[in-house]
Formats: sequence, structure tokens, C-alpha cells
Amino acid sequence: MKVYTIRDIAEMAGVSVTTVSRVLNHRPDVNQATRKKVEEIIRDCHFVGNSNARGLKQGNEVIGVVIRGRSNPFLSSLAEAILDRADTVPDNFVTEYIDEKDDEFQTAVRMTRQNHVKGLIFVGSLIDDRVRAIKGMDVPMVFTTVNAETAALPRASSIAVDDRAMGRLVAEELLSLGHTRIAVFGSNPVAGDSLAMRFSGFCEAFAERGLTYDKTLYRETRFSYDAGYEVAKVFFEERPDATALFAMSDTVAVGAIRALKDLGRSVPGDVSIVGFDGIDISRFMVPRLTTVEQPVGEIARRSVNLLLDMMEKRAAPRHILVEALFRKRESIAQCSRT
Amino acid sequence: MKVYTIRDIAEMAGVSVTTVSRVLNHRPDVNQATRKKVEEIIRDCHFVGNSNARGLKQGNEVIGVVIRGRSNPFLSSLAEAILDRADTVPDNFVTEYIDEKDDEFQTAVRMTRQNHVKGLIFVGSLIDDRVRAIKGMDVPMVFTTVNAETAALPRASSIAVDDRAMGRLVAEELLSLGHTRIAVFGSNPVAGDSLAMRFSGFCEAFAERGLTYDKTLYRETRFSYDAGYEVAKVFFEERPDATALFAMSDTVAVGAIRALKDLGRSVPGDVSIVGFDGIDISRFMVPRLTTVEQPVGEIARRSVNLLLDMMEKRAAPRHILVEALFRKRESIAQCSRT
DNA sequence: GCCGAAAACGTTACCGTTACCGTTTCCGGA
DNA sequence: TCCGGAAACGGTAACGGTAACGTTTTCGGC
Repeated sequence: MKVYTIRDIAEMAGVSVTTVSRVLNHRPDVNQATRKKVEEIIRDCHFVGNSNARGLKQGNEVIGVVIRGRSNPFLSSLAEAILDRADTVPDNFVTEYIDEKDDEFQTAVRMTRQNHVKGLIFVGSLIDDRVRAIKGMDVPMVFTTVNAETAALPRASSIAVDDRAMGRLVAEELLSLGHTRIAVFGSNPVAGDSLAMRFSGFCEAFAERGLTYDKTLYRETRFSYDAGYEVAKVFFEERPDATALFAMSDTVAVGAIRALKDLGRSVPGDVSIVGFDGIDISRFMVPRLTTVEQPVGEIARRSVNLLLDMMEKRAAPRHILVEALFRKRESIAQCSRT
Repeated sequence: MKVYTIRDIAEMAGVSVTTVSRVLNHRPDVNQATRKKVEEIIRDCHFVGNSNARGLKQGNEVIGVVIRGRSNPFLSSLAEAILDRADTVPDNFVTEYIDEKDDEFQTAVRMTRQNHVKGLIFVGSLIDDRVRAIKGMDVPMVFTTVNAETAALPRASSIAVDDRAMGRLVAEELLSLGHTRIAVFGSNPVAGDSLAMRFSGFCEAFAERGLTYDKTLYRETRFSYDAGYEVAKVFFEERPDATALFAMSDTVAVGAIRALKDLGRSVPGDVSIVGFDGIDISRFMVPRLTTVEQPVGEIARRSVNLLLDMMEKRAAPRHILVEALFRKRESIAQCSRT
């Protein structure tokens, strides 16, 4: 099973390597008959150009997709959607999947500094360390989350749902069902980031009704089934007065449902629950989970477009908010206590 | 932000490009002092070698990970574990994530025929078309599923749980709880593949007790939440006599739990359910899902090792069975009907 | 002091492809 | 008939590394 080069093909077709290259790259200045013959031979030999040689010569554009928290189904599905989308873009773009583990991230940073990585998309929020590391990197970046610090970077775009509005909407829905003592499980919010916005929108809804949100009902947690379970188990024993929960990640909501069941409390009978993200499983939970569904496909598509625009057309950074959908399902009900 | 080449580094260090290359590749024949100086300059410049150039010269080894059915959390987590593992192997191995979509698969096949892909790992069962396509490809392959046809390929290894034994175990557990009318939701089994083995082990347990499994209780379905929901909804209306379900994928089990709830049947009160795979969510379902947990990490690690052994040491193909764990949880109970 | 081996380093020819310049062929119009 | 230009195609120098091979230097042993 020989591995053919462009030269072999040229020889077999009785043309020069240049002509074969032209055929390969769909350039116009080659005769129809010649093109056809070359294409035929290429097909017969199952010839595929050597991507290293092409990359070396042309200087291909590597774009990195950095993901933090793959155990979160929302983030991993978003990352996959982005990779999928990136693979369909016309030409020599190579996509690199970068886990935000220490060494892998460091390599990515070095490669970026060396101009081998020409663009970055970040999935999931970055920890402070990382933000410091990417400051001063002069490549286009796209964040799928809102963050005041990264938004200030000169070449950073962002695309995310309107967290403030959705946070407010969640509060309004729960308040209108009579809930006032609503637990909120968030995660390590930094001033001006997605989670902080969600929370501030949430509090605004209280303010609009002349109420103030009781911040002793707020807890921090990692976004995973396990963490959600643990924090809920402890919280609802401490605070049996809470009648509802807004979990800023569906994973946490799922863990909390399980924990409440173990505590002998019913959902939504005793506690109403709203999640965030709209992961697949949310439609199949018992009870079906009320959640804010993020448009994964749209975010994926547009984040890649944003990056490409900045890379190719040197477009200015943009900060886009997309529509999320409030999915009202079985996990919330009228408040039964006052 | 200049992008340095090995030549720039050489000039700055006052040595030849070869010496720099030697330092880069940790070769012994270079003086300590020289090495240190070169390394310093490399660090200062954030220099990273051009992978295309290296790949072109050395001919890097590309291994492809082909995945079918990413919507299944088990398969996607297995695929990620494999990619993770593959990224830690010492040297110039490039891992390519290949979705089993038509065009992507075709490209992979072409690249493989062209000897650009030097090894393949398949995650999830292949459809017949694909099996035909990979026949006659002369590269090492590893399957994470059992299949009589692929097992016959001269350079194919496999690693999977002992499906027959686990199928038998599931049946034994349910039989010992008094269940005899047990639905089985499988998927398109081919003689001698994982699913067929599971089913035949399952039937064997019946035979050993002098029973024969009633095959009208068997249904086929895709492995997804949605499909599981749909098939269960229809099935349990048709066959209210079934007292248990063995779903060959946790996703199907999850869908079925939801469907039974909608039909007003309780799990495990009216119907006991056993899944397969051990996806994360299984521990958090209400009720917690009894399942056969596959050792994802071990399968990932060993599949990469198997492939590497075949590629580098030209080791003979091996067919390995690993231990799965029966996780008895809340979704099964004593049968209440006869 | 000389020899020879080993250590340290340099020269240079590739790897497969593309792109810059050519060159050749063909053809319509003056 | 000749000319000019477009269409079609070819020769060859890069791209940035690596490695085979050649050269110089060092140094211990006799």
C-alpha cells in the first residue's frame, strides 16, 4: 500500500506537479480535459495531499477551543457543537481541543504566543489565573460567557445569553407563584460575569416588587451532579424554610432534586426548582426540569463566525446577546407555604 | 510579535540549526553549557517548533478515533477518555476525532488508505456499511465493542466488557426477584456482536432455570433518551403484563422511567428497570438506576495501549474482556405480580 | 608528543506542497 | 501574415524542521 505524493500523480498523468497542485486547489487555469484526467487518477489512487506539507507551505490557521469543566454536559455539548461547526469552515483551519488542565493550557499559551494559534474560543468561565495568562496575548478571542475583565481585552468578542434578563425572568416566575424564600446555587461569581449578571437580574426582580433578596439563601458550588447533591443536602436541612431553588446549572438542579428526594421533600410540592442551560436530560427528569435553555447550536455557529470575522476580515470585536428560552416544566408549582 | 524559527534561535545562540534541533529533541551529543544557553533563548522567545515542518520530515503518526452516536453520554465520555489518554502518549502522535457522519467518515477512509492515518479506534458499534468500508484497510484497529465480523479482521484488536456474562447476570438478578416477563430494549444486534451477546447471555439464564425467554418482549430502539421514551411509551401500553425491563443503554432506561411515570406506573413498584453503561446521571435518577457499569477509564487506557502495541511493536491483535460492575440500586424490586 | 576514539558541533540534502515566474500554444484581429 | 494576449502548463525555490554524514576539538593512554 504505497503512499502517493503529488509527484507520483503528476508522473502518472503526464503533467507537472504544479498542474496537479492546481487541480487540487481548484484553480481556474487548467484545461478541462487535463483536470478530468488528473482527478481520475487522484480518485483511483485514493490520493490525499499531505497536510503537513501544505500547512508548512501555506501557514495554516490553528484555532483553539479551550474548555473548562467537561463533566458538565452543557459545556461539553457546546464545545462539541463548536468543533463541529469549525470543521465545516471552508479552508485550512485546524481546530485544537484544549482542556484547561495545567500543562495543556500552558502549551496552548506558548503556542499562541508563538503565533501558531491564530484564534481562540473559550467555553465555560475561566479561573482568574487563566485570565491573567491570556492578557496581552494578541490574537482574536471569543468568549461564550460574559466577563467584565475579558470583555475589556482589545481583541475579544463574546456571545452569550442575556443572563441578567434571564435571571430576572426566573425570579419573576417564582415570585408570581408565591415563592419568596428562594435559594440560589451559583458558582464563584466575579463582578460582571455571567453568573453575577444572572444573580443581579434575579435580585432586581425582587427589588421591583419592593422586596429584597435574602442573601443568606445563596450558596456556592461547583457545577456537577455530585456537588449539587452535596450542597442541596446540607442546605435544605439548614434552611427548611426555603420553598424554591434557582440552580445556575442544570447539573446542580439534578443533584438537588435527588437530594430533596432523599430528605423526604417533594419537588415541586415542597420545593420548586429551576435550572439553567437546558441539557438533554432536563426533559426526562422526574419531575421534568424547568430551566433556561441556551441555544447551543446558535452560540456554536455564531462564535465560530465571530472568530473568523476577526481573523480574516480583521473585524472589530462584538459583544452579542442571544435569546434564551424559559422552559416551564413540572419542577415548579404554586408555593404552598407563606 | 515575531514568529521565530529554529534558524533564528540558532543565530541568537551562535550555534547551528542542528544543535538547536538536538536540544529540542533532547539528544545526548550536545555540551551542557551550550544546551543551557539554547534552552534559555528558547524560553525567552517562547519558541515552539513548527509541527508541520516536523511532521513533514518525520512522518507523524495519526491515529483516528471514530465515534458513532455522540448523543449517548456513555459513548461520548468514552471517546473523550480515549482522546485524553491518547494525548499523553510520548511522542508525535496526532489524534483525530472522527464523527461517523458520511463525509467525515469517507475522508477518514481515504486518509487511511493513503497511509496518513496509521491506526484507528472505534467507539460504538459500526453500521454494516462502515464495516464493509474498513475491510481490506491494512492498519491496526481497536474496537471497543465486540463484533464477529470485525474480530475476523487480521489487524483488529478489541476490548470490551464480558457482555454475555453481564447479560446473564442481569437476568439472574431479575429472575431471582421473581420477574419472568422481562422486556428487553436492544438495538439492531448483529450475530456475534456485543448486543447479541448480552441478549444471548440473558436468555441463557432463563434456560438454566428451565424457562424460555418470550421473545415477543424484545424491542429494538436507538440509544437515546428520546427513543427510549417513545419505545417504552408504546410498549408498556401494549404489554402491561411486563414487570421488568432490561434496557441495553442507560439512556433508554432513563427515557423509559419517564415514560412509565407518564403512564402512571411506578418504578420499581410496577416495573423494575436495569440499564447498561453506568452513565453519570444514573446515580442521580429518581429512582437511582440499577445498571451495569462499564469501566470507562480502563477501556480508554487499554484501547490506546493495544493500538500502540500493534503500531509500534507490531504486536499481534488481542481480544480482551474487562470486568464490569453490576450496580444494584433503587430501580429494581421484588416482583409483585405473578 | 602522537594517535585514535569519542564528544561536540556544522553542512546540507531532503520531506511534499505551493507560488512565483517563466514558457509554450493557440487564436482572433489588423 | 504577423502580432498580441490569453490560456495552459512547467521549472524551481522556498516553507521549517531533521538526520545523515563530515568536520573539528578534546583528551587519555602509551
